[in-house]
Amino acid sequence: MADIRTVAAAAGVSIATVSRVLKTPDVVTKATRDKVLAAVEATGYRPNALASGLRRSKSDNIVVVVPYIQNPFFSGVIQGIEGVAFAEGYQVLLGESQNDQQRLDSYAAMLRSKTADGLILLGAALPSQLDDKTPLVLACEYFPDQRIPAIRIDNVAAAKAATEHLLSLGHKRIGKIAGPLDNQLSRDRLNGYRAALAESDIAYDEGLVAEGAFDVESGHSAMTRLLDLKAPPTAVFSSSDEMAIGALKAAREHGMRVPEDLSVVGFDGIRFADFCDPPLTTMVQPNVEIGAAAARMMISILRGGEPAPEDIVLPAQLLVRQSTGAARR
Amino acid sequence: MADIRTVAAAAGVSIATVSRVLKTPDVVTKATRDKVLAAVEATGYRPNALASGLRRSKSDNIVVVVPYIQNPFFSGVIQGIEGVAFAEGYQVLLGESQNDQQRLDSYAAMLRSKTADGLILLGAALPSQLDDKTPLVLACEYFPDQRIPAIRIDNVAAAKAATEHLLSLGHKRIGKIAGPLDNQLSRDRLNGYRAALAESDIAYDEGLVAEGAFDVESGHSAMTRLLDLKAPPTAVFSSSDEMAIGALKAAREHGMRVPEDLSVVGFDGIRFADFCDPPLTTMVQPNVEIGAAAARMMISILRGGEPAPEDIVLPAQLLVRQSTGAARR
DNA sequence: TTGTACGCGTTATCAA
DNA sequence: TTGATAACGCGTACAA
Repeated sequence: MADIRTVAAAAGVSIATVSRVLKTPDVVTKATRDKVLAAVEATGYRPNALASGLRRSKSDNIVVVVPYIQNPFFSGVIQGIEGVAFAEGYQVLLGESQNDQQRLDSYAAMLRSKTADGLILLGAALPSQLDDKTPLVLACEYFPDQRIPAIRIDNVAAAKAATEHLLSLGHKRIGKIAGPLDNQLSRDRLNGYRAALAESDIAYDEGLVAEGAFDVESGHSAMTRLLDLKAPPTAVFSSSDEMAIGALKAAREHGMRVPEDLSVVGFDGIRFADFCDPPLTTMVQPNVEIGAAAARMMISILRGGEPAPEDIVLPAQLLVRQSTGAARR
Repeated sequence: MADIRTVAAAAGVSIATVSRVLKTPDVVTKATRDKVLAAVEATGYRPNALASGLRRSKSDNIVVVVPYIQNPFFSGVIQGIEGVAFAEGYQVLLGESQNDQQRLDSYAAMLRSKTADGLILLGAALPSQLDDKTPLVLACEYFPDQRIPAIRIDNVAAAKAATEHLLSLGHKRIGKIAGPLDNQLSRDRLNGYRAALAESDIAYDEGLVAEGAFDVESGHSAMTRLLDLKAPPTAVFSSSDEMAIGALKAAREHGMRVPEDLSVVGFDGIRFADFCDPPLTTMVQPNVEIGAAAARMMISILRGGEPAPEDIVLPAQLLVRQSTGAARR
C-alpha cells in the first residue's frame, strides 16, 4: 500500500532519507531516524522487494532443487536450509526435479532471469548449461572432477564403518543394497563396503550386491532378490534407510526374523528408522546440519565471499539399534 | 546478461516489440515475431523477472507455510502444490512456521513487500494481521467462522468411517488418540469418532481419549497412557499415521500383539504406513491432490477469479491393512 | 547529514 | 502492427 513517498511525506524528509534509514541507518542522525521510523510504523510501510531487487540486481531468493519432495531424508536437509535462510533474510524457492533434466534446467534458469540468486542442488544431476561462476552449492552429492562446493559426509568411511559393524558381529556373508550407481555417493558407499570386506579378507561377491533407487519399494525388491539366492546373506547393508525398511518387509515375507536370521543396517538416520520393527541400526547423517551448512555457504558466496576451496565434510555416526545381531551361521 | 535492448537491436525492432513477442505474440506479425525470436535465441535473452514484476506488480511467487517441514503428510501436499505451480509458471516459496506466530507473520508479510503474490497455509494458525482481500488458501485445515477458501476432506465423516471399521470388527472399547484440540480438524475427527460410537449406542468415555501432537513421539506416549489404564481399549483410532506408528511401538513395549490384542487405525495414508509392522490400516487422504487443488485455487484467485464460495472437499478412503482385526474380548 | 535526480529492465499507453 | 516514452519503487552518485 504505502510506498516510500508516503513515508517521506509523513516524516517530512526526502525518499532518499527513508531509504537510508532502512538500509544504512548509521549515516542518518538519530533524530531524523526516529522520525522516519515512526512514519514507517504509522504507515505500515514495507519496501517493495521487486523494486529493491531490480535496483540491486538481487532477489534474495535461493532455489533449492530436490529430486523428490517426499523423500524424508531430503526434508531434513530442506529444513536446515530454510532455517538459515530465514535467519539471514533469504527466501527458499523449492523445486522438484523428479530426476528430469528439463525440470532441473528450468529451475536453474531462474538464476538468469534474476528470479533467484543462488542454487542449491540435492540430487546427483547438474544443469546442462553450467556457467562457471553461477552460485551453486551441492548438498550431499559431489563431483570429484568438478570444482563445485559441496557439503557432505565421508561416504566411503561411513559405509566402511557400517560394514565393519556387521563384520564385528561375525557376519561373513554380507549383502549390499546399493543406491543408483550413477551417483558418486552410491559408488562411494559401495566402495566403503568393499574396503571393509577386503580388510577382513572376505572376497567381494558381486552376486550379493543389488542396486536400488533409494526408496522403500526398490529396497523391498532388492532384498527379495538377495533372499532368493541359493546362499542368501546373513546380513545386509543398505545405502538408505528407506531401502532398509523395504528390506525389513521382504525379510518378514520370507519368514526371516530380524536380527536372528538376518541383520540389517540402514543409512541416513531418518526419523522413521526408530519406529520400524525392529528399530533400525543405521548410519546417521546430520541432514539438517548439512542443509544449514549449505545455506551458510551459499549466502557467504552471494555476499561476495569466495566459495570454499574444498568440500565441507560433516561427521556421520553409526546408531546401533535392534536390527543387527550376532551371526548364527 | 543480454537485456531487452540488445535483443531489440539485434532484431532491428523496438524494445516494445520484443516485449510483445514474448508476452502477447498474437499482436505481432509472424515475420517480425520470427525475427525477434531468432534474436532472443541468439543472445540467450531471459526477461528480468524483477523488472517485469515491478512493472506488473506481481512476483509470480506463492508462499507456502507449513508447521514442520519434516512432516511426511505435508510433504505430499507440498509436492502437489509444486507440480501445479511449476506447470502454471509460478514459484513456490517454502516457509516453516514451527508453530511460531512470528515466523508465520514474517512469511505472511511477504505479500505486502511483493515478495510473493499469494499465501497457502498448511497449519491451523492464521497470520495475526489478516487483510480481508489477501490471496489466501488453506490446505487441510479450515475455519468455519471465517471466509477463507479451503481444500480439505470431510474430517467428521472420515473419522466416523474409520471408527465404524473398528466397530464392525466387534470392538466396544475403542480408544482415541486425538490431534491437538485447538485444531478444528482434530475436533472434527474426535466428533466423527463420537458420532460413530453414539450410533452404536456406546457411551463416550473421556478416559479413553488421549491428546497428541500429530507426531510419532506424542502418539507413543498417548498410547502408553491408554495401555496403562485399568481397562485398556481393545482398539484405538489415531488422528494421524505418525501417532499410530508411535502407538504400534508402545503396544510392542507392552507386549501386546497387533492386531490380536489391539487393533490400530491411523489417519493420513503416509507412505511409511505400509511398511510398519503390521502394515497400518488407515484413512487415506489425497494429500498430493489437496496440494494441487490448493495451488489451482490460488492461481485462479491471482488471475482475477473469485475465490470459491465454498470449500473444496475431496474424498478420503479407508485402506484396510493388517493392523486391525476382530475383537477377542 | 540530507536532498535531487538518474537509472535499474520491464510493461503499457498513446501516436503514428 | 509498430515505435517512442512514461511509469513501476527503489538505491545511490553527486551536490548542497
